[in-house]
Amino acid sequence: MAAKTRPKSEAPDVSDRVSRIREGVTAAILEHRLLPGTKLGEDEIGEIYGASRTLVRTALQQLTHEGIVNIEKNRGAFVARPTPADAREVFEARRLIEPTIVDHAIDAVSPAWLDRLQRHLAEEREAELRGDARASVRLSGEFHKLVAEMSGHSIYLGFLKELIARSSLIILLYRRHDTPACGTDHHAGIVAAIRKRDKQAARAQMLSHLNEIEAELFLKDPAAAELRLADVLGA
Amino acid sequence: MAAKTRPKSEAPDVSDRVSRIREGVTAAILEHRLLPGTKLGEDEIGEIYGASRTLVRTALQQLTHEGIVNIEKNRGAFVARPTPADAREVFEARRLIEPTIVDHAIDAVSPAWLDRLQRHLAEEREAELRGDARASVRLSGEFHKLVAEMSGHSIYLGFLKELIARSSLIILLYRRHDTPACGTDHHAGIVAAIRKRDKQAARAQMLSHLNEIEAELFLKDPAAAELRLADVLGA
DNA sequence: CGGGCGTAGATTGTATAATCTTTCGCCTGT
DNA sequence: ACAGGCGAAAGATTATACAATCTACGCCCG
Repeated sequence: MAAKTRPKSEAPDVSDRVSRIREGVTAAILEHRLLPGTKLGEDEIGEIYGASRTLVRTALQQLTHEGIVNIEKNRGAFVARPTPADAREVFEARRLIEPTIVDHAIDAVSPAWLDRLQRHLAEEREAELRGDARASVRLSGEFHKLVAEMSGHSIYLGFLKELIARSSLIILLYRRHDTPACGTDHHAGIVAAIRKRDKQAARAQMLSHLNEIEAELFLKDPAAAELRLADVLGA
Repeated sequence: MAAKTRPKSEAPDVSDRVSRIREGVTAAILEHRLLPGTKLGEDEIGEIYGASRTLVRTALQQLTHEGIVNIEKNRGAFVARPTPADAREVFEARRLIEPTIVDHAIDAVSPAWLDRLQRHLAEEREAELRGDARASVRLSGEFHKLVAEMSGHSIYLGFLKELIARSSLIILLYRRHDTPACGTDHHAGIVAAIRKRDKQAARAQMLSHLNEIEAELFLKDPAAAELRLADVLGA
């Protein structure tokens, strides 16, 4: 009865219709094509992907768990609008988790992984060079996910995926436009530390990288007026 | 039209049918009435709760995200069976996150919270006294969630909820039976440190508490033989 | 008599239909 | 003219029906 034991290797999404929807919407949100607060109608999305509302609903519920979509009862799904407080929480969590992740990544370092990291850096640089901001944001997040995969800790990886998704949204919302070129260099430095298996340096660079990203944000409520109003009325 | 603006305080579940199912199944799993590997048929559950498969399916998908249910495509949902490797990951994550959570909890300390903690300790002692192992496991987990709520960090709280659910399952699976009475005392010590606003002590006690819980586990694959076999055949 | 193939039953995955909630326009009464 | 309420339409929630897939039992063949 051995037959074909489904290989344990997860094929979690490929050719899975729910995942196609999820990834499409995620990409649209993280690449700033869908602004925070945008309504995500079920049949609207369903029509785009040629799927019924059942599948769309499943996808949206998953995105809710990732923190980039809010579902309001009887009102529908909307692109999440993280508050500055949310942003601070997200970055604090990243400062806690990611140095540890780099540590583990260094324990798992191998030529194959180093090559993969190197290729990723090249991709990032290329996107930066051609001024593709959307790809830059996406690749920047994927770098951190790559390191988490490398660490081999599935729990941390899961947490980080959520934090990265939220971060991308936050950066798009709150980034100041007066900042200079950003931090592909940071990523290169981190990879260099990983290559040297220097945990101290890797942790430190990861931490300062995160601090710098957060420092580039303007975390005062942008629509402070209306948000306050909502809070006040709610309380 | 103010009417009843739903207070932002999450009432995520009450009187929500999906949540009733989710919590019922969760309780059954965490109280060891449903053993790991048990099949969770959709019709079966739906009949119990008088709900259609649509709602059951939603609940099961949420439980998948919490890590206590696995859904295998075209085969159905099963109570998760965490491996020893999973267990080590979960406890490592808890050792990383929970000391930080206690820190923040101390920043948020107030008479109301201290009272709440104290009442919880009383509940735990009472369950312990009457030998109600199921309630003990549940309340023990809820203590940690309570501290996380106190910290006010919704991200950490979300992560911890997942870690606690998995932990409960892990403890039920791997706990050695030759251990003496367990750690309500630890919880009391942590509360005492919180009351004194002594972050150093609180972090240290939380850490040793977690270490002690993990030390009470027997993390060698119990069905090592069959699992190895499966891995080998899969690879 | 043992093993493999095929069909039947059961269970999940997906789509569609029915029900209910909310919202927004319009109408009426003051 | 404006406030308030009624009603219809849009959309979300839930249920049900249909299709696809897996499991298991039994029959046939070696």
